[in-house]
Amino acid sequence: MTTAGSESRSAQQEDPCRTREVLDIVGDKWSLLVVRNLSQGPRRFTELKRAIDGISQRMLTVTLRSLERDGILTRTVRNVMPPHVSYELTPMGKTLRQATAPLLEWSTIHLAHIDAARATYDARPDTSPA
Amino acid sequence: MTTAGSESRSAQQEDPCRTREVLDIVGDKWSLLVVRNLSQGPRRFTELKRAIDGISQRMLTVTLRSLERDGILTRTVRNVMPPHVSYELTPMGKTLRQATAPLLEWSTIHLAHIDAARATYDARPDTSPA
DNA sequence: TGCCCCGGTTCCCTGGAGGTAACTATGACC
DNA sequence: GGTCATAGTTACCTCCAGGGAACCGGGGCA
Repeated sequence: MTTAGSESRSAQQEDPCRTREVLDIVGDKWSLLVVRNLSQGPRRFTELKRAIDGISQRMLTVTLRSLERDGILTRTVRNVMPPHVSYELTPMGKTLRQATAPLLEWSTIHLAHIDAARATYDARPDTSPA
Repeated sequence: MTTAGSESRSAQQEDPCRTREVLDIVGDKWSLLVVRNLSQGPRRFTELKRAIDGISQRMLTVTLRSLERDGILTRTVRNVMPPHVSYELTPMGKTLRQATAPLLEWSTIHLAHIDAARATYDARPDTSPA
């Protein structure tokens, strides 16, 4: 189960850096988008490039290489012309996808609230306590 | 429910940027550490600074302000001397904590595997296809 | 009288994440 | 023989997240 009960109050002492390491893996600008796009099956380079709005060729390559190196996805080259390279989540990549789902769902639910909170915060003049 | 079944294959079309926005909120270097440290109750500035290894005064302030602005935590100043400022997760902050739990748990489980994958990747000479 | 503590603020600086654009190989197509 | 598509690579540049260190204000306290 992925219910959030398995970590006791000693968790913060035990692995203070794990939080950081997972961000090193998927905390960059494009990784989660790529993982998300691969969650429905293999995709080719150009498919991903078209699906992920705004990503440059270079950053897609960099991101894919990084995820491949981490064992999140596999890169399969078919030696035909024009080149056919397809990317697919590994089993671990799929579990990552599952693990990020609650966070994405959270964002869907709370982003509007966050916008409101920001507006409230920016509107108040309490910045300088007399 | 926080089960990961509510997103269909149309999810990537619907909210392609949500993924990015949630990272804008907690994807930085220290936010998740702060949230994690506040999950067991209110903490004072110096307590957090001591608990989060390596964070500078400036970055703790910046991170706390950002999370406060986003409605993730509250900042409570008691006007005594020496100053007493305590930070506490809002209800939304607690739901965020819950939403990140699976990802942190995932990292705990898979980080060793990732290290292995990296070693394998770095060891292979397939980088230059002749 | 001067130093310490708490919770910051301000200034300066650096590294690296990420963007842009040009270049590549190869076969197919016309 | 020129152009297109695929899947990149390379060089160059910019910007800002984050780090370091100094400074602040006021009560306690020795």
